[in-house]
Amino acid sequence: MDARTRILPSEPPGGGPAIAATALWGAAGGLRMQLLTEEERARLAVISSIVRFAKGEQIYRQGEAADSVFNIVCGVVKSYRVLAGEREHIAAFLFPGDLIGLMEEGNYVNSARAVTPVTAYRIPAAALKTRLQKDAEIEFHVISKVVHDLREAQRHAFLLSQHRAATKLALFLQMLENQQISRGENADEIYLPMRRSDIADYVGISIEAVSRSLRALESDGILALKNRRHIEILDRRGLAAIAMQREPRDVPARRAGQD
Amino acid sequence: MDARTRILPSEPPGGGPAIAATALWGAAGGLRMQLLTEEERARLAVISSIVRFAKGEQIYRQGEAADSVFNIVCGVVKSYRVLAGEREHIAAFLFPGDLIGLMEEGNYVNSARAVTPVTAYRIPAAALKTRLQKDAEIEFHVISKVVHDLREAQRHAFLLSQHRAATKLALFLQMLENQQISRGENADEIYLPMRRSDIADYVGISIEAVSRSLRALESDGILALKNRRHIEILDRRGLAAIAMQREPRDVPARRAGQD
DNA sequence: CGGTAATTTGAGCCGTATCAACTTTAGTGG
DNA sequence: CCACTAAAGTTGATACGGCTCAAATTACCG
Repeated sequence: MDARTRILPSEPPGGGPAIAATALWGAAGGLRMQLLTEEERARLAVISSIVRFAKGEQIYRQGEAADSVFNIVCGVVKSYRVLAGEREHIAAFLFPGDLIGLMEEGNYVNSARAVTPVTAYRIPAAALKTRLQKDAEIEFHVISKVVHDLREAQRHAFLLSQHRAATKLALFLQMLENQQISRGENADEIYLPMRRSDIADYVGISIEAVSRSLRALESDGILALKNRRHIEILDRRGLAAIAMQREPRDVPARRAGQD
Repeated sequence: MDARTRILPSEPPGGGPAIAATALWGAAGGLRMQLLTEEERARLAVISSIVRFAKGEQIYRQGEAADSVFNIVCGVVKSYRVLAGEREHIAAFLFPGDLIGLMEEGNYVNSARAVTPVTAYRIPAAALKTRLQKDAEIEFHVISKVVHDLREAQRHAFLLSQHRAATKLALFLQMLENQQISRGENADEIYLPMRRSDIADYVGISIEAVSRSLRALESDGILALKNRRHIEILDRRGLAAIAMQREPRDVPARRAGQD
């Protein structure tokens, strides 16, 4: 491994793990903030090491002994469960500032794989546990992060409870856009680092339905598919309307002159 | 209201808040354990008060200022979001030992309503925050609980990602049974404190589909619907098979002589 | 022992999964 | 730089499950 570790401009090199989430208490206008102080990051840095994963590389598997938690520095990771019959259910896409390594009784609950090349801090679980039990400050920030992830998981469940493919995709795109914004990235277009099949496995529809629905949204003038990995939202009102749509026959009548 | 507070035998009266979850590290065979020591419960007791809610009573509403977190002592609560058009999405059913009051930037994320009569500890959020920031021990247990809830939310999302109504119901019943067992309750029959419409709103199908699928499972000899609120599982293997079923056309062939 | 809410049952339609063929993209080596 | 190949994505046809609407039935509360 090369000794030189290139980190994003927003990530001061050598600063140690960084955890980002929206606050529990103070209002920050929906922005994710850096939860750890420089000092806290330094305290975590002494027990962690930098690791890299190639695109598509497995990070850990469900059921394995969970010896580490990872803090993503750059790149995108998917957390998923393997189903009978080679398809999978994706529980979450994880981005810089996120923690991965959800465990239960000492074992990983999900599998994790790098969707893009990934750089991360690897934090041994035992050392982290010791650290947490002594350090109420960091611990409080970790609670904030886990609560943030809980809200995200509930939003994912809500997305999956929708029935129409276009509605699910609209919600998915809104989630991605909001996350991009809250990470302070450019929001002119939505970046889709994952494959269509990953999107399908996250929103709970077939690959074909993903393709068809995206095309339909494009021909309705709501999106522009610039290329496979980049989408521009042309009509945010229209996208929001589709995201709030319930069953087909519920909507058509009633509210007049809203379109 | 009667001044006498009847509490379940497993809950020592006046012991203070009690939080239950499966462990992150040590293996406990899937059993939920009491996370707080007597001393920790006492420390929380000084900042909390007992409250009661009637069946169907609203506990809080999404968007309201989140001034309290609740710890259920007995009864069942549903956490939900209201959708356009009077139906709702249920994010979770909560039982004794659970915490409710998920917040974001100072406001409740979901609404909460008592499904049965409920007794709970009400813990002011500000006091809890202060307590947590000083008390690394309790804080660690709260992390364990929130992580537990995160896993539950992911399981819910997985359930919702399934397409067949019978599969969703089978997973739902398995979840309820496992939770009953891990709470140490009788597992001969599954107790359904909620209405059919609540089940529908939790598993993401119509009320009619809930009814039909339960009846179908009954006529297949997998369940016995003893009455509206009690179900007995007659064939756990069969239920598990349905819970693992993917799309209809994936399964029919292959494995012979399994029925 | 009504009155009403909750649940069950029936009929028809619509959207999505599946299967299958085709097009485009990206990656590889000459 | 381009040809070649495999992977990824798109498009079309059909079948089936669940949703909606509608009505009957059952349980619950006073």
